[in-house]
Amino acid sequence: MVQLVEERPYRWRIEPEGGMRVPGVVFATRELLPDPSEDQALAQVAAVATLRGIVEAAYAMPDMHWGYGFPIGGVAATDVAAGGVVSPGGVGFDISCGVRLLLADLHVDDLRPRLDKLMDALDVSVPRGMRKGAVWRLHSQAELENILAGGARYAVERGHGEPGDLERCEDRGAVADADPAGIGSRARERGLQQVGSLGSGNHFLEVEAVADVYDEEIAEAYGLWQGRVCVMIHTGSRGLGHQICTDAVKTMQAAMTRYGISVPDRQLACAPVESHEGRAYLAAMAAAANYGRANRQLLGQAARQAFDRVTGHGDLTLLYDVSHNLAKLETHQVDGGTRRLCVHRKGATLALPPGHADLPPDLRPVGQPVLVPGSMGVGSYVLAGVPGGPAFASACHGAGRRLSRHQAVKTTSAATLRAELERAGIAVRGASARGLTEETPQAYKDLDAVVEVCVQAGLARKVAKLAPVGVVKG
DNA sequence: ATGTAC
Repeated sequence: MVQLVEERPYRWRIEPEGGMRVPGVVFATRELLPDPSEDQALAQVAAVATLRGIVEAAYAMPDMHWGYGFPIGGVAATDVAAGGVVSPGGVGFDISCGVRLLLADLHVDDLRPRLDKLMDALDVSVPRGMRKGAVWRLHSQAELENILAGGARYAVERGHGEPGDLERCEDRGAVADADPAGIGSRARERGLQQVGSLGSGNHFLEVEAVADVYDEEIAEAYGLWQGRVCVMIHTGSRGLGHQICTDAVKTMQAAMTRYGISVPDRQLACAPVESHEGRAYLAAMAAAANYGRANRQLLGQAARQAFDRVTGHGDLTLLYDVSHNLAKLETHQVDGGTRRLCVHRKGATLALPPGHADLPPDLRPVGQPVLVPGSMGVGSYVLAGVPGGPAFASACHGAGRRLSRHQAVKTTSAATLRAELERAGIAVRGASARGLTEETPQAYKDLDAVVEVCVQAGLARKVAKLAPVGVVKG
């Protein structure tokens, strides 16, 4: 049983004990903490703190909940030079799952009369669900390799977007150190079929409108004016990333004894960053990251075409595209020294502070847009990275699941949910009954409360809230 | 999250 101490408001501590090398630090209010009788996420934070090379603390965001090995909402950094490990469970099965936000040159009042037509167009042009179909049909492994190496940049080179899009993508659309060589044939086969598809679960494409502005200066820099229509796309690397994770976990479980590594949970399988298995995973993960970015690039382009056909405003501007399931090699100050760290963010969004060199020049003065999708019908937040964040420049990634999918379907029905959304003026397209019910907002934490913790804990700044107008679900 | 199962 994990003992939690409230260090100060919005910040809880798990003292190191047993094999823990560092404390656990959880950003939350009492109400947002998981209930240990139903959700093992706090025990998972303590388990992550045992990993070789971990520095500072095993962190958890206020939207944390139980995941595979690591909690979702977890942030853990290991010191590469000190034999620090990389763990596929610290990234998650949906490698490079993330969010892209595009801005239309359109006020929501002017969209309303054509909303149904727009949603019908998106319904047709956004492949999703378990069934086959994707925007881009690949014919060869060579073509897939270009995506794995070039990400959104390759998609844009092939005409699926505008060069300016890349300035607003994390890593400018492509991670440099991707190497498809180590990716298995099964992952490749799955990847061939799904570039430009949404998937299912909590993935979605949502039409939204700016409803509240909290920080005028940053909102202006981001282009978020009251009533502005936006498109938020939440998806990842589909079956390809899933297969790469599955393969790497298996490989590392077999390799750990060779490196003298033992972990309290088999799902925490890991290998030193500087090992054959560690390097191979990071190279394959980077390739999946590029696949995920190309995927969102293609779906953004599909949205542009639908907007163009229906509203004549196809010129959607990309605000930002950022992953919330990724491990990155980054340089941070730890204990007064500069260290090269492998930072795992699983259900945690990168949140670069103002002035950071990785930001495009026009965003550098205000910090990185942090995109936080809420549950269905609740809307989303745009936050901004702040200086001196306490968890390696990370923030929350969403509302955070509170009930399991199984529990969620018992609370309501698809018909009820659909009626509630429509009564609230939100158009819904193409969700399976089961999928829709599993995503009921009752199954999620209170997004406003989660975001407030991020602000109060110094993780990010509130910029604007987006209200949902129409949702396309898998 | 996921051809919801090796």
